[in-house]
Amino acid sequence: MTPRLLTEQELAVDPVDAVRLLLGSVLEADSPDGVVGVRIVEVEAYRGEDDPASHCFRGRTPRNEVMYWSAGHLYVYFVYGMHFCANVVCLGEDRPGALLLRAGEVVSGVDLARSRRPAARRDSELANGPAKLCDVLGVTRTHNGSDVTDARSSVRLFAGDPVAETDIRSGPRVGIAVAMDVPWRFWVDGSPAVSAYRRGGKRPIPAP
DNA sequence: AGCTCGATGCGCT
DNA sequence: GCGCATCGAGCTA
Repeated sequence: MTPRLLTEQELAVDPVDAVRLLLGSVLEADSPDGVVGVRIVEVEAYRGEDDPASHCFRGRTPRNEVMYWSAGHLYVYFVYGMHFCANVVCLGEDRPGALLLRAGEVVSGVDLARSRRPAARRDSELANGPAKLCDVLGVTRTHNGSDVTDARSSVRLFAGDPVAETDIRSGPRVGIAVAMDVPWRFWVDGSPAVSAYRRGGKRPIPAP
């Protein structure tokens, strides 16, 4: 069985519906040093301009431009002055939506991945967070706008064995202070590479 | 195993 | 200016 790329058509759906396609899929990235592949085990849905947690909530800007492109493009953004996070664009067009790739298991190029993340004490910690995932793959701002459905692209997304519905769990998104009522973080139950869940909001609000 | 904090760039008010 | 879709070191147990 030869791996096949996911298609724009498959991804051009509501991000919540695309979760079952993304969980279990394999993102592969080339570099001069070699190839690393990661099996996605955790994602978060961001649902366009109606979602207060989405980068598109206040409309189109140079930064979120790629989220308005067609499905299958990679939206990479820079956070906290030192990290990158990657999203796969869904829907596209007038209703920008995306799935943030939050965690995965390294399935190829493990040695290269280890060299890129020496802090990881176990292989399951190589990509157990959105910025770590970008680190092991070598994904940076230069990959913003890449088409992961194109075999010629340096970053490609392959269909994986479907994860059983009963193995998909959901909960509130991480690091978000709004829309806590929607459980749009999804993960593969039992994967050791699911990111650490940080409970409780931020620090307690000081009394007036 | 859990929390706190600092590092650091940049998009937006 | 403020506040992040974060990570890792350093601490308390």
